[in-house]
Amino acid sequence: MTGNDDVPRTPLAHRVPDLGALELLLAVARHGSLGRAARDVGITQPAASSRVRSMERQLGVALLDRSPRGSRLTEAGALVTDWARRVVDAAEAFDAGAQALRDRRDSRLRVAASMTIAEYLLPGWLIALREERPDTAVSLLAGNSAAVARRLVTGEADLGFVEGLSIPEGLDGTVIAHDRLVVVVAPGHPWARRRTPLLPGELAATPLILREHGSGTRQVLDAALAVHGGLAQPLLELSSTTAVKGAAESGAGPCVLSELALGEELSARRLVQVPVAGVRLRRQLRAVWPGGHRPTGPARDLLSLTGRGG
Amino acid sequence: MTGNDDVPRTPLAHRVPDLGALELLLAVARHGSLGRAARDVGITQPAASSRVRSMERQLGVALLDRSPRGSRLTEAGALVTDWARRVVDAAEAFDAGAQALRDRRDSRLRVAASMTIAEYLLPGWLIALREERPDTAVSLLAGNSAAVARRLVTGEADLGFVEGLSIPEGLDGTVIAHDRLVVVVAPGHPWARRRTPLLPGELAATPLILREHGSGTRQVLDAALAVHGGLAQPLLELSSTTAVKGAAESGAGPCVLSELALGEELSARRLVQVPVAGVRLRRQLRAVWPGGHRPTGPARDLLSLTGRGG
DNA sequence: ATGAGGTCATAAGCTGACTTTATGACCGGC
DNA sequence: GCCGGTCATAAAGTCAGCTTATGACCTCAT
Repeated sequence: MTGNDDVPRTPLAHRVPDLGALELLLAVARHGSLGRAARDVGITQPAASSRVRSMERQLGVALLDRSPRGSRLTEAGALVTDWARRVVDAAEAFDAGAQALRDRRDSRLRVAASMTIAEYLLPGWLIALREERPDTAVSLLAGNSAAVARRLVTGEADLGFVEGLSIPEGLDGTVIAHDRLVVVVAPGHPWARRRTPLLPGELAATPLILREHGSGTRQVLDAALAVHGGLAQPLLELSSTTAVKGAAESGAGPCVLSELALGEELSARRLVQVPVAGVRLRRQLRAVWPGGHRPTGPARDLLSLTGRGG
Repeated sequence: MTGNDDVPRTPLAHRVPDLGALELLLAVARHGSLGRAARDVGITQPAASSRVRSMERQLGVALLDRSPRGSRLTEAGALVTDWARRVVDAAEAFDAGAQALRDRRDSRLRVAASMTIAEYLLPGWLIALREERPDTAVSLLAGNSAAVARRLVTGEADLGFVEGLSIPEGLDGTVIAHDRLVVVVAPGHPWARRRTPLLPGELAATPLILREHGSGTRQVLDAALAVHGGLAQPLLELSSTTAVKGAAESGAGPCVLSELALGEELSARRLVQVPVAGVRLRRQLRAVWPGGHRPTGPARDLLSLTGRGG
């Protein structure tokens, strides 16, 4: 339905070393020695030696210059290591998010966040928080703005994050970041080659791939284009940000998404941004808390990590 | 030396499911059924069932609502799936890069690129290229601008990518993107809270963490600050972008880096951008090729994926 | 030069995770 | 009521990776 059945898709996991191996490689790069790296990741030196060797066999490239004085990365090894770091970083974000999810019930800091923020920003913040306060257990509840507000009011959560134009009733808050909505298309789409910005009327008149009604993204877009004739009938209405990206990438048509959700797709040119003139597609990202008192303790720590409110 | 010995670092790989499991989870999300997902990733249905089950045990969270009509993601499952997607995306970039590296000798499209581009942009482009032209074998050589130019002139490479102010002698080229240098500090640094932009003089007078002399990043910075008194004595001179980031994150001081290298660190607030006034810290990213004739064949395909030069 | 301390590689045996095949239980539609 | 789909369970085989034990090599200091 979304045209998302993808490529032939050969088994990726067989061509990429597992996380343990990638971590080991990073450790070798850090320490300059297989043995020290092995100790760092908690295995023995022969295990590390063997593991790196199979990685080299798998990739078909020499990664290390072994010498009796230690091991240094080859030129290819340096590149591979950097790609490995990105995988490990993503895995760390995964872990941080999962940890929060796991400790849902018995934790000390309970965060409620909108889906977009929970997906794209929170895991990174949680990694940072864990470095500063390793003993803080964080739980995470995801939902729309109304759900976040309700959970704060009822005391089910200590701190919330929402996108949107205003602060929900009964809460205090502060703007922590801005988020732009951008129009993107697949590289093959005619709009990808445009030099002149899209006009609001043009955008409004074009059928787009959108999140379903009620999503924060769509509300902002609706409001911004109301004066230009309102949105055209959508091309597709999908239920998740990722589904929208997938449809757009496979060439179904243009879509409008938060730039937060588009980092990798844009730099990898899987999607291309289309300039737009004369419409303000910014929205605020806010931290919110129960009215009256500023957050304290772990909630304040997390807040300060997001850039505001130390 | 760089303060990069990091956290206690418990074994990450034991807390994050392996790539195969994550891929399986994505397949389940796509197909709505364990059995179909199993076929998709090339294993049997019981294996898939068991694997998802251990993932749920490992994470301590139910991921799937199983029913006789299929399996759908739980709310937690949806979040986990999105984090998983980022890991798998990173793994795909890893694979694409590695593939190119592996086919170095016998491939048809030979690309030479500067380190920064090879690290942060090329793997994504290669993924896109493989989708359009699955049979194109790509090889990748990384080096500095001079090395890229030499390889193009001698016919060792078909297409090159360089950062920098001008096109190397004997080559033609086109600007494919711009890249800004940004000043970043750890969240705890005083500059992280600045409201007023940094003045050029201030920046020039402050000891910074820098790449070693000769790096493209440093050249641009040198040139831009020459009129404001030139760079102060560096705080640290490190040999890789990642080392610079690591030092800055651990609070050693401010550093200046390409925004390409900072995507995740900025959104995760592990590093914070400091506004700067009155200095132009942009540089061009160029595709280059041997003088005279525009690239053809796979080289042109890749070029068009980067946004210019269809 | 000779021994100490560092490096990495190899060999052998063990463990455990993941797989497949073969079932069974459950639900919904015809 | 039976068929086609779903997922779960059980038993048995395979294989990758681990550990322990050892050896070879280089460098430095004595």
